[in-house]
Amino acid sequence: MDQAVQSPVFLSIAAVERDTGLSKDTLRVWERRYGFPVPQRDAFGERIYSLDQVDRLRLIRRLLDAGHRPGKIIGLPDESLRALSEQLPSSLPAPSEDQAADLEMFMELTRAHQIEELRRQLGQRVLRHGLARFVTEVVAPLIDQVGDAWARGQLEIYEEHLFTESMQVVLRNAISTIPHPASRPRVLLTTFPTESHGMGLLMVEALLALEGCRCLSLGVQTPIWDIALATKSQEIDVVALSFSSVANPTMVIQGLTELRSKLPLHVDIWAGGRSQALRQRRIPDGVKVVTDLSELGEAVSAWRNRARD
Amino acid sequence: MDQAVQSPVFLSIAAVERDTGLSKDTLRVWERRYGFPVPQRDAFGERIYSLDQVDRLRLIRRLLDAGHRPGKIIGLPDESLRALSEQLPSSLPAPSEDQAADLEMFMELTRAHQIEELRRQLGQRVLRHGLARFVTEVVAPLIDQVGDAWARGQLEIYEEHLFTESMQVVLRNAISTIPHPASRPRVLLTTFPTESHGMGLLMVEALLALEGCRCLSLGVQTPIWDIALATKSQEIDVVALSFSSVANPTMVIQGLTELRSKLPLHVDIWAGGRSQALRQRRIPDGVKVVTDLSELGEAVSAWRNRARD
DNA sequence: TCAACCAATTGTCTACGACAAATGCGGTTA
DNA sequence: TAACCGCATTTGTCGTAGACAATTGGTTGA
Repeated sequence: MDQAVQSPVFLSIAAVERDTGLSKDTLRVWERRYGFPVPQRDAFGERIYSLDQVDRLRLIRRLLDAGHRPGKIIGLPDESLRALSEQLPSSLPAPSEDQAADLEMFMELTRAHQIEELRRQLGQRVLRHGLARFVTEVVAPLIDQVGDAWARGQLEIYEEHLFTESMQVVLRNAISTIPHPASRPRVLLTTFPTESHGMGLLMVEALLALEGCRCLSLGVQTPIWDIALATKSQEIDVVALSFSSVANPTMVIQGLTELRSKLPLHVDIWAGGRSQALRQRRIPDGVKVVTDLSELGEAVSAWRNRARD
Repeated sequence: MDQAVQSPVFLSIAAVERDTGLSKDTLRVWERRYGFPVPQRDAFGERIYSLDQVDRLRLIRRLLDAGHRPGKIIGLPDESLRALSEQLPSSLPAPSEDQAADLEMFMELTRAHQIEELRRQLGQRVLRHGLARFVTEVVAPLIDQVGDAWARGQLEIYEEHLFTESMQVVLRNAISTIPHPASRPRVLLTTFPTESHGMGLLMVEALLALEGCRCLSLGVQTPIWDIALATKSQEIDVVALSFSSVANPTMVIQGLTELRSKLPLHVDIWAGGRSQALRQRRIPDGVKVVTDLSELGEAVSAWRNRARD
């Protein structure tokens, strides 16, 4: 990248916040406590961070999301960090052998930027296996793998974007072919205001629509108060929320508590996604955590059984 | 909303930042300077904001986005604020009479939450008028109107979400029916990391695809560095960026400058959207501002003429 | 009429102390 | 051995207030 030299090699604290997702407060307090990152200062005495520091911060961020703790890892030398990221828990249920080869092919297409071909192949898989199996056996594992690859520095952010965009197109197309069921439960799909990842919603929408649920998606980033309003006006039975691994755990729990208190008790709240908060923390009463997409079917059945009484 | 009383009627400063988009720093400095908002304090001495204050902040935020200045309006009584929001510049080119009636119908469907019917009618318009006219004469004005209605408090946020989601579905469906052109320019579509609104990208993608351009969308929120990487690896001719009215003007200009310095000169940058920054500020050299969707066609022709030399 | 200047406005940055909430460790009990 | 409780440590966010760059709006001068 020859043109990099002529442009600012240093980023302001605001730019680092936007690129790493670490708040300015956090960046300053880390500097004070752990001695990293210690940025240079510009002519006005303001912090300027090098690209190396930002890269390191991104890596640290990923390790934190995976469950590591700041005090333990921030001081570590670069190699140790990289080593840790190699052996990330991954937590992914190991795919079967033939499936793995399949997934690898999609990853290859992404890395090679064969977007056309990627979409064609994905579309083909939908037709071959059906949408439900496509979602659980292709989309979900692929998303995890792409996230992993990015964390290990094997994939650029824009490559992840290309992949995500393609997947969205394929999924949305598939969803729009499902005949519109009128059946209950009526499910409202959305994310909290700080969560901007929407793939989870699409996967859930696909599976629920196939189960015959009437789905209504608000897209991402709906204020909690508005989730409550929408629930009332649309006579919603279940509010389904998605949380990515970057979600701030405190916000997740706070938000769920707040939402629960604003909704009538007969409205279910289902929370899913890769956020650590859903696994480790105390979930407020009246919130169902859907750990895996495969549980969605049971959840719907359970709801319908209860509704019949 | 009977269940509101039993839940926290006060919001923390973090929650207010989340719900209004005003940074904690800004909230504190406004309190110091203008005497609003002065929140109560909880048992720990931390700020807690009332729902009324948050509503007022949201309204102020909208007026700021429309070009008003904090010092002038923050002190104003509620009625004056509301009056101002009624006569928002609107800046929308007045639609023709028959068109206006048409738009009003869509707004009505949105307000009445007739989502099904809304999508059906929108889909019909696409077929009747063709995609290009649909985008310029229906989508664009509707988006503006919905934004306006929200600013005036005539539409809830979740209603805007419902509308946006429906529109996206219709647009994406329409786009996917366009045969994939192989022709140049190759256009990369995306937004900066702080911009999460993607409707603009869809409108542009539709129009450019119809013009026979090869479009590649990265979705929203791509780091600037990655836009540059993608441009190189995908042999992009034009980078098209969209900026909503909520975009921070300083960030817009900074980002455009940074991106321009990272891209080879033969790559065009086209910037569009409702952001004030694109109208009022000094745009860096080598960045083309596309004020209106109708200019896109000319822009493409101009590019092709230049490319032929 | 337009450019250049100056003054006022405004958001963001600085510093570091404080502390609640979350985590993990050690010890005790079933 | 496993499950529990309570205490110490860790960690992110909030508090204070001063400073100043960047932008805006109005005024002066050519």
